[in-house]
This record gives sequence, C-alpha cells and structure tokens, in this order.
Amino acid sequence: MEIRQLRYFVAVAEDGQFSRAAVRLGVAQSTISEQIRSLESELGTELLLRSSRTVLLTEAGASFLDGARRILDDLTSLADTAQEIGSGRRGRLRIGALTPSLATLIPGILQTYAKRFPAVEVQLMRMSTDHQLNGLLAGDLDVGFVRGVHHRHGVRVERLLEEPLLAVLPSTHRLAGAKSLSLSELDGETFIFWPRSDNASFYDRIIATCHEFGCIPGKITASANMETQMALISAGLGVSVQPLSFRSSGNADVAFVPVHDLAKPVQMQLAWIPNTATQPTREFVSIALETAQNRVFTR
Amino acid sequence: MEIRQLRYFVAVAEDGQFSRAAVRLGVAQSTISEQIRSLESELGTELLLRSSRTVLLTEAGASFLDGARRILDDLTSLADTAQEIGSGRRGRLRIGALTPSLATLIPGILQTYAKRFPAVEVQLMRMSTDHQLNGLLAGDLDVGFVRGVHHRHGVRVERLLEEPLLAVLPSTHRLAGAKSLSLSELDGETFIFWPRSDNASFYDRIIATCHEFGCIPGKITASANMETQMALISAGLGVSVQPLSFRSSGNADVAFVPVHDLAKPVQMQLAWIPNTATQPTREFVSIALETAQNRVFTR
DNA sequence: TGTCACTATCGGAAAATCCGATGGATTGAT
DNA sequence: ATCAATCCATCGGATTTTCCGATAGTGACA
Repeated sequence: MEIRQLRYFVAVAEDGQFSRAAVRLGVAQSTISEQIRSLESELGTELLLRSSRTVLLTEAGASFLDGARRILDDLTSLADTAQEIGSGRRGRLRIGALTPSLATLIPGILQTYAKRFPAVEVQLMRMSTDHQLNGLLAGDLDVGFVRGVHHRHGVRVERLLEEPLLAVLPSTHRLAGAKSLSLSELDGETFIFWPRSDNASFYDRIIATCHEFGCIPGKITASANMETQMALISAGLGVSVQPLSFRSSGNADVAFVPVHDLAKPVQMQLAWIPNTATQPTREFVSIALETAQNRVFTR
Repeated sequence: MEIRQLRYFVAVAEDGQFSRAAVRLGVAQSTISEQIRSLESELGTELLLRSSRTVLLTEAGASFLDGARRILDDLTSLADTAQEIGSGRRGRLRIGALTPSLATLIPGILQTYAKRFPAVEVQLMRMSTDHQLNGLLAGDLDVGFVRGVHHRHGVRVERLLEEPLLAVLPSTHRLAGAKSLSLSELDGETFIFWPRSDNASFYDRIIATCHEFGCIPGKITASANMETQMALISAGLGVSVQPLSFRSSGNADVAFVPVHDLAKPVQMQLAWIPNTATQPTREFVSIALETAQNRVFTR
C-alpha cells in the first residue's frame, strides 16, 4: 500500500471518475487505473463499483475513503510538526533564573522571543546558580541565568552584563548616607546573604574579598529569598553586599552605597549546553545575547 | 514522503543503528541511509543524530517517531477493516420481518448468522410487507421477511416455507370445536385482520378467496398488531383467517380450525435486492435459504 | 596509532511507475 | 439501429525510483 495510491483513490472517490481525477492529479488515466487496481488486489477487496457513467464506492470503499483521508491529513500534520520542531518554531524551553534577572534582563528577552516563537512553550523557574547547573547537566533545564560560573565541562557560559557590587545597609545604619565606603568599615557586622549552597563559588569569592580588604563578617545569616533579605536588612539585623540589580526589587527601607575597593564588577551570565541544545534553546540564546548587548544596565 | 520511509525510520529509531535495522528489514544499509536522508531532506529537518556509536533522535525525530508509528498502525487497521467489510465479516445488516417470522424462522437463522459473522451489526425491525418492500427499494433495508410478494422490479423474492391458512375463532364460537370447516360457514361474520395497507395484495387475495368460497365478511376490523388481533378474537368480537405460524404467539383463548376449502398454502418469503446487496446481505440470504430448507414447520 | 564499527556516497542493476495508444463497453443522439 | 462520445482496462516501452555491492569517510576505543 502506497501513499500515492491513497491519494489517487481519494481523488477518484471525490470525482466519481477515473479520467477526471487523472487530469486533476496531472497523471495519465491508465496510471490511476493501474494503481487503484493494484490497491484493490492488495486489499483483496473491491473499493469502487465501475459503471460506464460514474464510479461508486462499495461499503469497503466508503470506509476506506474515510480512513485514507484521515491518514493523508495525519501525514501532512506529521510533516508540519516535524518541521516546526526542527526549526525551533515549536517545542519547549525550560529557563532557570536568579531572582534579580527576573526583574531586569528576562522580561525584555522573553518579549522578543515570544514574539518570534509563539508556539514554543516557555517554562521559567527561579533557581539558584548551582541548581541551574545541575539541572542543565541532568537535562532538566535548557538554559540558565547564573552568576560567577567559570568553566564546567560541557556547559557554555556567556557574559550577559556586568554590575558593580554595592553595600546594602539599613537606612538607620551609620554609613547609610555615605557617598561610598570601604569594605573594612563593615568589619565585624552581621551579614545577610544567600545560602552558600546556592552558589558556593560566588559566596566564597565575596567572603574572600571581604577578608582581603580587612572585613571579617561577624555572623552570616542566610536566606534564599531576596525579599526576606531586604526585610532583614531594613529591620537593622545586618548588612549585605549585592550586585546593583538587587536594587530593582525597589522597595524597603535600605540604602545602597558604592564600595570603592570593590572595583571589579560581577557578571550576570547565560549558561547552556551546546551539544544537546534544542533549536528553541539556540534561538533563545541568540536572542538573549543580542538583547543583553544592546542593553545598558542603569541605576 | 513514502510509507517505506516511515517504516525504515521507525526501524532505525528502534534499533539505534542503520545497519542493524537494514538487516532486520532485509535491505542493504545503503538503502536505509538513502531513504532516511531523502526523508529528512524532504522535511527540511534532521530526524536523527548520527554518532559513530549509536543513532539518537532529535526532538523533531522523537515527535516524528510517535506520529509515524501511529500512522503505520492506522494503515494496517485501514486495510484490515476494508478487508473485513469486503468479505462480509464486518458491517451492518438491516432486517425487516413480519411478526410471525420473529418467533419461528428468524431465531434459528440469526443464531447461525451471528456465529459466523459476529462483527456484523444486526438491526431487526418489525415491519409490514409493503413497508419492507419500500424500505428495500429506498435502501433503508437490506433484507426482508415478507408474504405474498410476486415480482417487483429489482427485488428478488425466494420462498422460505409454506404454511396452511387456518380459521381463528373465539373459543366460545359455535365452530370452535370443529375438526375443520368451510369458509362459507363464516359468511357474514366480523373479520379481524391486518390493515390493508400492510400488504394489499395478500389482503385482497384472502378476501377474494373468501368471496370465491361463498363467505362475505361482515365488518372487517383492522389491527397492525398480532396480540391485539388475538385479544379481539378471544373477546368474541370477530374471527380471522391466518397462517399456521400465527399460532406460535401461543396464548389467548382462541381456537385454530383447519379450513378444508383453503388447500393452497401461503408462503413466508425472503426479499432482497441483488444489485445493491452488501456482502453481509448476501451471506445472510444464503444462510436463511439454507436454514429454511432444512426446517419443517410443525404445529 | 591502528582497528573496529558504523554511516555516506557512488555506479549500475532491478523494479516500479508512468505514459500514450488501443480495445471494449455503455450511453445518448441522430 | 447506428454512430459518436465517453469512460475504464490493458499493453509495450520510456522514465524514474529503488536497491544493491563496493568503497570512502568518520569517530570510538584499545
């Protein structure tokens, strides 16, 4: 049984004539006759009743017509779907993101992406950097917005934007009004920070920098939630050092003060796995990098 | 896109190897390679990721695999169904029947038929002879159990069995105990009978026979329902002349008395339209004729 | 580095499709 | 009744496609 035969049969059934169907299909009438005949002989059943004026369907033919039409439809949609998936116009995209990126970078990127690929189902998940890396490697995630990742086998990481680190202080803090400060001035204070398990290397880098510049945190209170951290700081329970985008949560009674000995900015990065990247992933990465390049993060 | 290509693709996806799939399919490996390649190029999408160790599916390939499997299944069931319908193993059979046939002939025939063709949907409808003929000609009925039909264009009628006509009398009737009677003895009585519209020729034949033998019915009360007729007769409201099988309703307080001047029996007949008969119809007819031949209708 | 297992490619053989011409059958008109 | 027209079936040959075997190319593994 061949697809061609199904097409010919459907055409004949619709036209009620071999010859007219042949013209419509752009083939010789003898071809139609042969193919229909071969189809019938393969099935062992007559599908058409040939009278000299018109062609009628047998019962088997009527049932076959229904089925053949459905299969022909299925075939085109099969091809269409494969093409859409292959071209990235259809599919699924699982994005991991750190909290600050959600308010700053991601809205613009997603807007562009959703416009170009409306049929792709986007799943956006707030996750820590280390969680994202694990997810990428486990195949649970397609792309992630992370911080402080250097190299990890199989994972490609590209810089999206850079931000300075700022001291985050309660508004009642003695340095809240300062133009800028030195890390050593926060020596011994309680620090409010992300859990070390969220991004151990970034955590360690910050702490090491503090030590380097003569600031040894007293207690370190961990919270995985940005809003909670803000609340703790504004309540005067501690201070923190955070990238500028931390500010975009924009609320709470806290002061952001530049730290002049922290010249080196931190980066927001995009991470994905080129080897196994799906087409939607590749498209998203390309849009994300492009969007970030055109974007200057302002206070 | 060809069915062959779907088969090859499914085989490769299942085996994870071109060469092994080729062996399993009984074709050369180069053939598989070419066909898959041609499929991919037609779709404009890669379906398989060839590494030198194993073949993996792309996203598009995974979706295509599902669809291809489903379509291949659909194709076989399409062919199977057409074959079943063509051979009469599947389909629909609409049978019309007079009331007496329902209790006598039909059970045995249907039993045999349902055993040989379990997948055929049988619809049995109680209808008058004329209704059945109209139904057959209109294509609403496939086969009918009728009485007193001679010839009608396009309709074929075969005798199934013959039965004598009996007088049907209230048990209180003066002739109820007679061994037999002559029609003339019922002259002037009220007759309980089927409506003339149910089977005009049969009706007219009975009435003509009565006249011929000196019996002119007084009033004629019509009822399309056998049970109603029995009730009317047993209530003493009239008499009737009916085929023997009328008796099989077996109840009510009526007497069946042979009529010696009605030597000519009446027939139960099978009617169908050979030109447009479906396979189930043909099979049913053959079983019905066969069953009736082997059957002697006894009191 | 060499071997192994696998897919891609190529030329030619084999098979299937397709075409045009023709035959046979039926319908409708003259 | 005959003739023309229409339609499907059949046949031989041209064309296209499929298929095979051999061989080249490629990555994995020892």
